[in-house]
Amino acid sequence: MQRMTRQRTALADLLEVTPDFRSAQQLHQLLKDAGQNVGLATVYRTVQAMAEAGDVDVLRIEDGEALYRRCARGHHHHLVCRECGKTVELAGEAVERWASRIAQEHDFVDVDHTAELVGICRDCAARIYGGGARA
Amino acid sequence: MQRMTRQRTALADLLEVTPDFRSAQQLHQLLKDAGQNVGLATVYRTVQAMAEAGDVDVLRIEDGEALYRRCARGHHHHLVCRECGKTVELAGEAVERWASRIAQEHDFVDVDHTAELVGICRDCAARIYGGGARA
DNA sequence: GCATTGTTGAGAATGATTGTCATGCCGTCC
DNA sequence: GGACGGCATGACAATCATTCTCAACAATGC
Repeated sequence: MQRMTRQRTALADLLEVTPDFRSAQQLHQLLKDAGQNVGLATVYRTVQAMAEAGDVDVLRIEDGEALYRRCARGHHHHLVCRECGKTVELAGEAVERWASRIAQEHDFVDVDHTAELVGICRDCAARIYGGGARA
Repeated sequence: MQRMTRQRTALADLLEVTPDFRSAQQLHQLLKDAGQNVGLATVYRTVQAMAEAGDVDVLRIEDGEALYRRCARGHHHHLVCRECGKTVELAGEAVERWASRIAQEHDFVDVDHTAELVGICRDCAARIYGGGARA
C-alpha cells in the first residue's frame, strides 16, 4: 500500500508546479528552501517510485545525472532547451513507426526506444545570438 | 599533438576487436587480462578523447554508466540487443527528418538528438522464448 | 643523444546514488 | 479516541563510477 505522507505530498506538490527537469539533489534543496525538510534518501526513493509508476519522466544528462519532471501519462518524447530547460512533450508517432520498422527489418523483438531532442529555444536563441537568424 | 603511446595503441586495438559496448571499467580489466597494464585514468581519458573525435560511440545505460564501442564515422544510431549486446548501426534518415521538423515547428535551433533502440535479437529471442513467435 | 612537452598512473577526491536500521507516523481495527 | 502493525523516514555510512593531482615517464623533433 502507498501511504500518503507529508513528504510524498510535498514532493508531489513541488513537481506539480515545477515545469523543468530537476535533479533529485535540486528537488531536495527546493523542498528545504520551502521549509519542507525531506530527507535526501526519501527524495530519491519517492522520485524513483513515481518514475516507475509513470508519473514523472526521467532524463539522463551528459554526465549521467538523472533529472525528473512531472509528465503526461503514456509514452512520449521531449524537446528540451539546453539553456533554460524549457520542455515540450512530443507525441512523436513518426519515431514509433521508425522504431518498429527497424525492429522488423533486423528481426528484433521487444524493442524499446529512447529519443530526446536538445536544442535552444527561440527566447534563448534571441538572447544569446542577439536576435540574429541561425540554423 | 596526439602522441601514439603504448597505452593508446593497446586500447585502440582492443576496441577494434570488441564488437559490443563496454564500460571504461571493463575495458580497463580486459587490457589487464591481456597483460597490457593501462591505468584506469588513462582508459577514461583516452576513451573520452576518442568519443570527442568521433572514433567511438557512447551509450548510457539505465543507471548512468557510460559504455563505449568502436563505430563508423558520422552521425548514426543503434539497435542493441539487451541480452547479448549485439549492435546494429542505423543510418536513420527518418529520425533526422523528424528531429529537424520538430525543431522548426517549435522554433528551436541547434537541436541535437539521441535515439537508441534496445530490444532482443532473433537468436536470443529463439533461445529465450523457445523459438516461438512473439511480437 | 637530448631537450621539450604531452602522457601516464597510483591514489586521493568528488559527487550522485544506495544501503542501513532505529524511530516515526499512517491507516485500521476496536 | 486509542492501541497496534508495518511501511516510511532520515541521518549517516557505504558504494561506485568518474575526475583530479602531480611527479615520473616517454614520444617526437632536431
